[in-house]
Amino acid sequence: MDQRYNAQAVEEKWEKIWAEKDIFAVTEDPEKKKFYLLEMFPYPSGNLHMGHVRNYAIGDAIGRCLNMQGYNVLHPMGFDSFGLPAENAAIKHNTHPAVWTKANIENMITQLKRLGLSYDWDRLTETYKVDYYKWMQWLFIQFFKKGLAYKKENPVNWCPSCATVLANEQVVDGKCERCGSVVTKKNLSQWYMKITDYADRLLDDLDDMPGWPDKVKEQQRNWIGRSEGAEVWFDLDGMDRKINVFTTRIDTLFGVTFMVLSPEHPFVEELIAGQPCEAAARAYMEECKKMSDIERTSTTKEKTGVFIDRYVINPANGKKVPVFISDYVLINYGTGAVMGVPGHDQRDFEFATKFGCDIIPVVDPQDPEIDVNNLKAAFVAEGIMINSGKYDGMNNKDAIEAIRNDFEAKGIAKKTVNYKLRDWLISRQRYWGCPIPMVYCEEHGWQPEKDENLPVLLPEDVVFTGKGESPIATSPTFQNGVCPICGKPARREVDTMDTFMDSSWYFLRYCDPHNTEMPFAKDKADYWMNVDQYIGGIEHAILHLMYARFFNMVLYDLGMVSTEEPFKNLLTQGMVLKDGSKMSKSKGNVVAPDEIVNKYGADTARLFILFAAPPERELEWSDTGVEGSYKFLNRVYRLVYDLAEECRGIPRTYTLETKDDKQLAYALNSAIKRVSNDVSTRFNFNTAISAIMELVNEMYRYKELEDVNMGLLADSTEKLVLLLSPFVPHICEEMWEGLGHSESLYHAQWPVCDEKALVKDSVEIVVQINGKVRSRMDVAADITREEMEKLVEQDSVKSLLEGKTVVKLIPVPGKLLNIVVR
RNA sequence: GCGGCUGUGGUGGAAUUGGCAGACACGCAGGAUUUAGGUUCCUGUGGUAACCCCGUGCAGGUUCAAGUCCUGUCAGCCGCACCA
Repeated sequence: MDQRYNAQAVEEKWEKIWAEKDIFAVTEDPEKKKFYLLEMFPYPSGNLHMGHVRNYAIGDAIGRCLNMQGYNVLHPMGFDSFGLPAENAAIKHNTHPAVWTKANIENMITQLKRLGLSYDWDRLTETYKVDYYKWMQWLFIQFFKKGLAYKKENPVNWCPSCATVLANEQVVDGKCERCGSVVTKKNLSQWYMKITDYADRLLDDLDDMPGWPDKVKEQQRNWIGRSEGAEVWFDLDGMDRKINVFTTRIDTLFGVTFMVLSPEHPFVEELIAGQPCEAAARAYMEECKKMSDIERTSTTKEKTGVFIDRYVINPANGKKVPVFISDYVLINYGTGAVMGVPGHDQRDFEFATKFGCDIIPVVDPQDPEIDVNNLKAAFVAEGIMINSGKYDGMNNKDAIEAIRNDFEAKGIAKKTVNYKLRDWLISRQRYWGCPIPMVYCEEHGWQPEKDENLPVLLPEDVVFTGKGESPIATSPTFQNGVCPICGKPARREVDTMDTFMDSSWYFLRYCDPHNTEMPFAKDKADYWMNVDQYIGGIEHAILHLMYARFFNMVLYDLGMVSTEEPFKNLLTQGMVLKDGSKMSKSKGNVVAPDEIVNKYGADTARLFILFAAPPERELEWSDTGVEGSYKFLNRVYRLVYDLAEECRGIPRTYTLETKDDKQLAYALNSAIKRVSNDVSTRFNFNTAISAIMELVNEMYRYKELEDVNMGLLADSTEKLVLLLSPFVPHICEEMWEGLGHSESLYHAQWPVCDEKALVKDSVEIVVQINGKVRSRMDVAADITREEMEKLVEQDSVKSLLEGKTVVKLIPVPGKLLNIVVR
């Protein structure tokens, strides 16, 4: 231990020793309690940013602490390494995506190691490697065999700039999540995963996941968007045809005064053919097609539409009502047709006002302020049924069930559940992804590759165009497949998979990363799964976290894993901000981790990030704050350096003699208690660190005293180093060695709080009069309520009560005495 | 529009169960050390001249006691949004 703290030298020294001794390696050990700690693996962009450092510093603090507490901690790392940036870089620099990816990963591993993170590097998993994507393909085939992967032609989201399709989840405000281009629609035949089959389970499990933040659960609930209602059939007037609508408000059926079809509704062609409206309707449909989703779904836009010269019969009252087409009705939700109830739906109200349709109120608000026969807006709240035949007088909530049951019995309605969730589109017209292992045979249709033909390797003889079809199609040989059924030539699929497929099961591969026979062995997954603590950014609340749940659920149904939900506890860390906004190149407010590590060392960077804010909250970067963390480490280092020599060889058995001894022992043990609790259960590292700071302050005071108990001081010093080690491991190893230990503190035992040291002989209590602090006094720590009430008779208290009448005494032992006076 | 979160000194934040608001830091001020600056160590630091008093976005309420519970309201952030 040098006299001066040299972060660079200390950190390099210990990283080397950790690597040589391979101290972070773990295996299944049935004797120990396991803990699977997982941080979301990064995309290999080339460099770590502060968000990564925060994510991994949080994980590392938890992992190191639990490890010292005796848990068998699985803490792996990998790279989500397929994806578009590698392909774009390849086009730009005329190289291969693998070259770019590999170089980036190497650099990022160096950076990760430089932060001193406790990963079992032997489990490194990279999704672009053949030994990973082979099993990705194998898993895809299992999904296909179970009927959960299918190919279908559909209008899909197309990003003209990325030249590929996007999943619904990847379209944000009608724009491409990645590049911000306006997304257009295109009819393409694409592969889908049938996530909608799992909608109810994905939804219901959320109620039983206390370890997840409400925010994330709520976002997933909204995204799944389950809504219960009914389908109702309307007869088309004069035609032998019915139109089916979905409604959650069947109670308003008597108030239907028109019907609206989506312009894409399959009946529209037939209904307008030869009608006077045909030209106008076609023009309208053309216009809709041209509009982007953003324009079309703008809620502020005035309602538009065309009457198509047709009528339907309201099954409730036999009334004939007109049929329109309008773009406010979406083809991909419900049935693509809506019954218009202007009295009780605001959108219908606006439409009816514009097109002159009747407004018939059927739910009375029972509110003198609202004139039900002259509504200014749709009334959507609860009320009493009117104008609805035999249902009049009922509460409308009850009417929903009554009307549905009656019409169901007549065969013209049916209880239905609708979801906003769509099937997951996973085809991508790109090269740098996992090839979809399917072939198309003229006779047998789409068939999976035989297991022995896996992996379907990414071809090397391709041209990167960045346009249109998958670059894989430019390979002269790749498409020449063989039908596994008849052995005749079959055309191989040229699209690759969405990279969210890769990240939907990587946590399982970590359990058994070198398996060459299967994706992972069940017994190993059973030992480690599920993930006890998952840590990552909130931006994955819907996409990754729902896909991974779906995937794991299917694997559960296939008997490959034993837990239905993959992530028991989820921690979503806040963003790292600088000058009030997210660090970004365009704003020029980026602080590079390398910069900080080179100037102050990794320990300082880690300490600052953990100390400056609790993990879920946003973290404002502060240069002076970093400086402060560095100063604190120096302060600790000096303290330990000054004491190290004296501490060595001193027995740790001691008795607490003086008031100061007791005060230090109290500071020590309350720090142990608070750090243990804050790190492993609350994840409030900021308060854990402040507890350690208090201990350090107390130790500085204590060591200057005349009468110093060296056994106590040595014990405090040693425990201080252990407590601090999950946050700043390098400097702590150095100090630990300085205290005479030859083994790494990574496997040292976590300090245990001595509750006896926390028991005080006397405590200061507060004397309040009518709730305001008026005096303080020292009393025995184990004082009873009765004894506290007697304190009123003491002179010091009595003097406060002159001229007042005591009404009531509220004693709170150990805390305060409140005297209520008049 | 719907849903979620957040609002505390000059700043980041603390107060775990309703019980002394502002722990711990940053910053600032003063002192000691130093030729000086920096470092280090110590002291002070919500407002107010001040004890009283006032003070956790705002307005009410419950309670002996409210940052914490209830009602209403405002602001900011995030997500969803013509989802029938």
